[in-house]
Amino acid sequence: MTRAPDRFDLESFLPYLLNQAAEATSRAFQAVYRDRYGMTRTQWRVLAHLGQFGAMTARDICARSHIEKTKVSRAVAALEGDGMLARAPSPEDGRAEILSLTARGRAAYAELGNLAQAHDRTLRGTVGPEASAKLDEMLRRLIDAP
Amino acid sequence: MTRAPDRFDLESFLPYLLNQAAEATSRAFQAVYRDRYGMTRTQWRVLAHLGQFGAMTARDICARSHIEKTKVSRAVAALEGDGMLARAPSPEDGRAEILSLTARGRAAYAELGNLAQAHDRTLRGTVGPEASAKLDEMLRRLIDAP
DNA sequence: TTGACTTGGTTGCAATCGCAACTAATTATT
DNA sequence: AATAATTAGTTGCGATTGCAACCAAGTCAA
Repeated sequence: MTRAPDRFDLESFLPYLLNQAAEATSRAFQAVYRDRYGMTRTQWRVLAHLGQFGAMTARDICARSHIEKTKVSRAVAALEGDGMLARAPSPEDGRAEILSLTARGRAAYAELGNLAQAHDRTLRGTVGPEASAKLDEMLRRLIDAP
Repeated sequence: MTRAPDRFDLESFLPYLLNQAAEATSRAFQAVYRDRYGMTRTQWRVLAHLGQFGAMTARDICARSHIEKTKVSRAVAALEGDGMLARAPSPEDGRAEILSLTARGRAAYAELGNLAQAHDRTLRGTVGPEASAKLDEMLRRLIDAP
């Protein structure tokens, strides 16, 4: 049985493993949104947030996704430039803007969402269906840790 | 009980979860090598590889770590500039260079390795000790997947 | 051998990132 | 009300990245 080594072991270092897994699983899908819509990863995520949860402010996206606000800001600008999303002034807060997808943005989300779901299924297939639920839970715990 | 949703769910999208977990777990440790040695993440990884596995060529590091060769090349240059590692011509291949840590590099590795190990232990503590072994296995499977 | 092809490693360049500084609007303090 | 402290979002800039092009050494094939 494998046990924790006495010396530091890079290849069992959790941040390292997670980075590699994240990189490996993201890269395949990256080609999809890059080739079809010229999007960056952050743009795809912002689109997905708005597509899934509906209109919200940039601040909300930051809070939900833990993406840096400058990244969100630039992704929003790019998506707006591509006609994927529109900004509306918030009636309650003069600083904030309500972001929502345009028809074009919704169409992109519909297509990419389906492809993403398919990708997710094959990934979960490689770890096994029961284990995959456990995996989610562990990842969430790490994300929400101190 | 939670089941797979019909519609695409960003927050259960594995690449997304993995990215967040990787980001969250890496960020805390990043402060360590950045503040103490002014290293980037890639530099730290290259150092760790050499520290753990001994002298090898840049090519070997790429193969082992799946880091892009240009990233490795630049990290090696930076580490060399900081006196952390030295290059020696390979006797077998005139193109390749054997990379090895200097005393200073080994000292840095010793310190950072210990701190990394401690960080890893607290991370694994948050997911539970038995689960953490399963986690490793799943991550490795995702990394090595097609 | 000579020339085509591969491979280890570096470099140029455009794009992206992270952080700090900034503007403008809101809230808190007195 | 006036001013200080926060907050939403943007921007400037240096550092990092990714990709393609490149150089030099090694391998292959005729």
